[in-house]
Amino acid sequence: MPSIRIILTEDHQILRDGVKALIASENIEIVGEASSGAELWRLLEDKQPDIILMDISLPDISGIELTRMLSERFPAIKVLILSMFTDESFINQAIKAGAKGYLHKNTTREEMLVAIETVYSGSDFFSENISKIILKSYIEKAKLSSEDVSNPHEILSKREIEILVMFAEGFINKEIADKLFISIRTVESHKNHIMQKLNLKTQVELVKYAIRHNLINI
Amino acid sequence: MPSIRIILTEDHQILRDGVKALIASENIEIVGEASSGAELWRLLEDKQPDIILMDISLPDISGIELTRMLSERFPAIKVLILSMFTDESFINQAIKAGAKGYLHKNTTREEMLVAIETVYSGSDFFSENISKIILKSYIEKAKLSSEDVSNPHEILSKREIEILVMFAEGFINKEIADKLFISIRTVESHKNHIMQKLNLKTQVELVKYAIRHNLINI
DNA sequence: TATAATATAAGTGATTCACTTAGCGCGTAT
DNA sequence: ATACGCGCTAAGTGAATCACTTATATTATA
Repeated sequence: MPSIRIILTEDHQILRDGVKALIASENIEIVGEASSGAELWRLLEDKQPDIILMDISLPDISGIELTRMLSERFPAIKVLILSMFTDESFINQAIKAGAKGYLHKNTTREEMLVAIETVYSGSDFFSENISKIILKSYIEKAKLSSEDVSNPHEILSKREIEILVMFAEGFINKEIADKLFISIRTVESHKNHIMQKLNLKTQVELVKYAIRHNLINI
Repeated sequence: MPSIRIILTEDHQILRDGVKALIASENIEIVGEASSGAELWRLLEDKQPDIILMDISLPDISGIELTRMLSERFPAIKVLILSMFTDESFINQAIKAGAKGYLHKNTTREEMLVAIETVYSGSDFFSENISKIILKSYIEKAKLSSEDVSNPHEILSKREIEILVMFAEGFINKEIADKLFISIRTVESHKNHIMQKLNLKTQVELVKYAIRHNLINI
């Protein structure tokens, strides 16, 4: 069976050597090393690996931005982030950029091997501590979004909901008025009533309210 | 040390008996059983437990709605959902309603005991399979929101992002102008440029764009 | 039956929208 | 070195909308 071909992208020599020593085996082949985004790009002109082990802090470009570019140019290459950052926003950005996994730098050899094999097989891998961070963020976000316990359907009339939805979908007053065969004034009145009921001050808050309460799909 | 006092809320007698047999011990005391929301509410008039083990499917009211009501009326009582549903939306709703934990009905005695002690101690508990569901949903949502591959930070200037963020947070033009020490006209110009660049037609779309791209927390 | 909520509509002054033009600075390309 | 593009700033203008108020008829609800 062919070995898994990996390029390390990490600007510290000592770390590259460490990782190399840890994971090189008959199953895993380190086919290249890059200490910057530019260097990685040059390497990829010749050969594409199965997996890129990617640091986030690089001298010339963020590893996340690099991941985004890779996802476009070389979608077959799997990016496994190996970072000292554990902020949820980094993890989130990495996923968005197309990373297939995220490891903290205090990971173990065993976990790294599992991660490599997991992403090689096509699945996502997020280590246990990273998963916990994601979970925590998910729960916090859910709790936050429930701080406003109000149910729009209890507070607002059908007509008001109808108009709020159309407004939040992007229709302007005139369009709403035409579609509902009522006057622009009436549309304005409804919106004012809604804002009074919900104690909202701006149209922007109105849109966000509609989104928070799943009245529209964003 | 005092035992943990629990009320079971579950409409199937056989399940209640099973759970009771499984978890009753010197540390855990089942102080009541309810087969419906109404019954639970009557029980709570007399005594409040530390934890309510709550099914979602109840004859008169959803366990989630019941959880929401409990969070308001008896915020000290911890609700631990015990459900056969594993849909992410149920889990999400449960968290929003104030549940401190979520267990699938195929959980083990050991896991249930850990869950009970965890929520009793004040932390949240989500079993491994539930956590996996949350994780999967988180990753999918992150990936989805990146389908619109346009990256605002690539398209918009720093100043434009700054103004877009403030606008989407709910500040009106005047406030943005004052905070940034620029003219209202300039704020308007920036917003117009942004809308041109992003091919957006209304302010509502602008707000939604900011939300979709995580420029603001909704 | 009285009271509240709903749906409709309009007046008004302030504000914003949407579009256009324009000066200045900075970096890059020819 | 000059030209060009881009970012930040600013203003003019007519239309649209905001935010606030008042008003009427109808429908629920207590």
